[in-house]
Amino acid sequence: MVLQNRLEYGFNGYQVPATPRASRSTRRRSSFKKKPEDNQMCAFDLLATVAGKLLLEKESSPMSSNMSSDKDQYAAVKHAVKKECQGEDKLVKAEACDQGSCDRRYFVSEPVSQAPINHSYRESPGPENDHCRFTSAVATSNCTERFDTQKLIVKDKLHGNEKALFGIGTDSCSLRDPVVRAGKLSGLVSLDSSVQEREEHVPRSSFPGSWDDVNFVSKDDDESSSGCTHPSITKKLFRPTPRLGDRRIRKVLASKYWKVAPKLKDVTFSNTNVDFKPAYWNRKNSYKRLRSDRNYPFKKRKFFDCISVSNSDEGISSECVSDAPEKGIIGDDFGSHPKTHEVKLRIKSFRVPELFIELPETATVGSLKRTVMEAVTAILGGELRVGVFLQGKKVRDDNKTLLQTGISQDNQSDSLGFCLEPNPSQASKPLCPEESPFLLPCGVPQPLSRYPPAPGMIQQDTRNVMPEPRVANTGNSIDSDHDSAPSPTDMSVDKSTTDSRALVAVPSVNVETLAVVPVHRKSKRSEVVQRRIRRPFSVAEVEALVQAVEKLGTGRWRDVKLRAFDNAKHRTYVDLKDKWKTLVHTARISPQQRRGEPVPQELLDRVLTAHAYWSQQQAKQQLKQQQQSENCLLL
DNA sequence: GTTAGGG
DNA sequence: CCCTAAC
Repeated sequence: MVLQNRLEYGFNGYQVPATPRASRSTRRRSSFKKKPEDNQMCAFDLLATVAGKLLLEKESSPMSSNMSSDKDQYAAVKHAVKKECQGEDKLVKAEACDQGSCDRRYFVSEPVSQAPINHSYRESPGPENDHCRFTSAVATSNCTERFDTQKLIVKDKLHGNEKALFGIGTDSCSLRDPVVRAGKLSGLVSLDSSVQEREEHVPRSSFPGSWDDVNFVSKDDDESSSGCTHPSITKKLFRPTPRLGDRRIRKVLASKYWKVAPKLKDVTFSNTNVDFKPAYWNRKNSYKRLRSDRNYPFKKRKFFDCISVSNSDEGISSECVSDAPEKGIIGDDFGSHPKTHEVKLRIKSFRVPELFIELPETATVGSLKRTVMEAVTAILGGELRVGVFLQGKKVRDDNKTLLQTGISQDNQSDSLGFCLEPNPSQASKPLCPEESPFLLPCGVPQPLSRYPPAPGMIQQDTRNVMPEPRVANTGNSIDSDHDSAPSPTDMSVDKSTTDSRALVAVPSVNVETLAVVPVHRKSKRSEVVQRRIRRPFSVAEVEALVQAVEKLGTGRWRDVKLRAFDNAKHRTYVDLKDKWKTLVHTARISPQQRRGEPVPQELLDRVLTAHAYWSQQQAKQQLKQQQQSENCLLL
């Protein structure tokens, strides 16, 4: 039989299945699991702790409860920070605003020799800026060794010193920041109760860079554009903790952190649909609960579902924005002008929404690349629309001409910007409460829950564009060593480093968007975030698959994988099995019904033959077993 | 962890 | 490609 088949199909012959998988466990298998991360106390935790203690003190001590003056508050904060820093003297600075005594920011820091630490935080306020809305704590990287500074360090190009800024604010923007929600910051936050009423305005300064990357005129280079055109802006790294304690563990889809309109009312996130836990939600409890719950992978779709975005804008199709946009963007219906001029837009790059990725320190660079790629492709592959900003304001009326909006007159400035946004049609689907294991228990008070979280607003100032990912497929080489997925080599990540901490600490690389959130608990869900991108099988892959199945038969997909696709990390044995399924189906249908890259008929024939053969074998095997069992029963 | 099959 | 049951 074997020989016959060899003659018939021109391959090495079928392999009678051996006793299946005797030493399966000893075989090498590709693993994408990430190891859990050590518990590390980060600045956030310190600040949260301080805040919590402050709150406690405030509640328990009558003295503290009368802590009405700024001085008292300041002293309390300072004291708490010092305590937390184990006696080390940290620089605690309070800045009160002019508007009212209610708003105050606290900086927790340690003097950095090269440069002043705090002022950058307030740099370049801009005309519309309203710093006084902040009640925040900021810590520089050196504040304490317990800070997870390595992961959050950001190069401050402007000053040449490294610093990590942890901002925990309660301004209208950061109130939506999960940091505020997830952390026990109520102490600090509660210092300013009035701020809770503010949620309608986001100071433009919170997004000083969001429209910077797309300009009318090309810039000399990225460096100059990011560093010099707005020298007053300092990169800040707001710890992008998702609202859920556990959810910050996972790789966060950037869709949650779109840089979007500066006006919050334009992007309202329906709180009731989102599984946010209150700021003080007990982490342990939540973890337990989440662990015990049956947690389905938090898929991209569901992710979007969680965020109810009510955006009145009609979607601007991305086709409208291209390198040769004259065709569609000419303002030609503005009658008062005798002659209309062509407006030429050069969009150097779109700002890819901020990405937050987590990897254990032990993760390889390759896995980082894959993770980044997954995140990027998830974004780019998702439903996107383009948002247009002019002078920091979102241009909402799609029917206005460029002339009317002033875009055409303003083409020498940086005031025009584009951004990518999630498509409301995708994002507005309400989430059924049953679908979310994260929904708050009904009885749990949610002091902050009325602030619509605005994930897109979290991004404060990422001036540097994330390097455009190479979406170009490198082909479906079965032997591709590093995953045939497009490799984000533009990340310029130091390949010699396998420590993921270094990846975010590399100052020369604009990877602050890759902030690695310190992880305390990882759930399984954290691994699977989005649907994998579709990667059609190439003919070569099909060939390899067919060959392997001819040899090994159906039903030994793991072996098929190891045999023919061992180096194609993106092809799981389930993929191969599925592909075989579709191949069989494809072979059975008429060629007219087939879609995609045509598979040579010869291969399809082999598929059918092999499938028939192995089906027969399976049947025979079953028959044998049946007979054997019957014999056993008879005896 | 693999396999099989429905979605 | 995802999900899940069954092993």
